[in-house]
Amino acid sequence: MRIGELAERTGTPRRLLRYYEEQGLILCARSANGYRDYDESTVDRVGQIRGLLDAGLPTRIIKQILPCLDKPRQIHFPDATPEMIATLERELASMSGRIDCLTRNRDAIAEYLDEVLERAGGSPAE
Amino acid sequence: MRIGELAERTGTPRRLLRYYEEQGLILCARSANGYRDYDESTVDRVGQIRGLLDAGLPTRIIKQILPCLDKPRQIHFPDATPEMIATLERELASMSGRIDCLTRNRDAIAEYLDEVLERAGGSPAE
DNA sequence: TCGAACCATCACATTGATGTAAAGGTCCAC
DNA sequence: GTGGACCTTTACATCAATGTGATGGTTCGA
Repeated sequence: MRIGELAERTGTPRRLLRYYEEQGLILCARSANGYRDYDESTVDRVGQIRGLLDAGLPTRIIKQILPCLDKPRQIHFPDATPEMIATLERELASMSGRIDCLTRNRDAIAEYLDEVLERAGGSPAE
Repeated sequence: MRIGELAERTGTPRRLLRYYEEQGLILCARSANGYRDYDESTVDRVGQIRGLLDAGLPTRIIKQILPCLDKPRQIHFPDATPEMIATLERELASMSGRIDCLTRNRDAIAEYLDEVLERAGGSPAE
C-alpha cells in the first residue's frame, strides 16, 4: 500500500510516516516509480509506535524495543547483545515508574472528580 | 529555602524551577533582596511535576490538574468549573489510555527479557 | 575589601515531534 | 494531452522542555 492509504488507515500524517521511517521505526519497499510501498503489517506497527510515543517514549528508544514486541515473535532473537538487554531492562524500569506515576495521579484525579460530581448531585445530569 | 537548595533536593536544574514558575506550576515568596523563597512543600510538588512531565503530560495540563492532586485536600473546591471538569475527564481518559499502552508494552518487554535471559541460563550469572 | 558562591533577569541555542510549503515527478480519467 | 490527485525530496517553522551564557546584584568569610 502507498503512503496515502497508510496515513488514512492509521490516522497519521504522511509527514510523520516519513519521519518514522527516517528514524528507523518502519521500513518499506519502493515501487518502480519511487513510491513507498508498505506492507500490511505496517498498519499495526504504526499504531504501536504512536501509542508508545504518546506514552512518552522517544523514537530512539522505541526503535530499540520494537523488535522485541513483534507478536508472532521470531524466536531467533536477532541480536540480543548485552547492551541491548541492559537498555531493555532500563526501559522496563522506567516504564514501570511512569506507569506508577500515571496511575497514582489518574486515581487522584478520579477521586477528585468523584467528590466534585457527587456534591453536584449524584446523577450525571446537571 | 532558596532555589539552590530546592534544586539540589529535587535534582532539578534551577533553570527548570524558574521555568515551572513561569508556567504557573509552582509559587514562591521573594526575600527582601529579590531571592526566591520556597516553601517546604514545594519539594514534593516539584517531584510530582517531574513525574507527570516524565509521564508525558504537558505543563499546560499539569497546571490544571495539580490543584486537584493536593493531598490534604482543601475540600472547598477552588473553582470546579464545568470546563475544568471536562478537561479533567478528558485527561483521565487519556491517562488511562497511556497507562494501558505502557502496561501492554512493558509486559511484552518483560516477557521478551524473560525468554532471552532464560535461554542464556536461568541464573543471572553469565 | 576582595573573591567565591549564591542569586537575579534576559536571551539565544538545541532537541524531538510535528506543521507546512516549495518544486517537481507519476498516474489516471476525461 | 491536460488536470487533478497522488507521490517524491528538501527545507524552513513551531512548540515545549531544556541547556547555556551574559551581565549584574547580594552575601559572606578570609
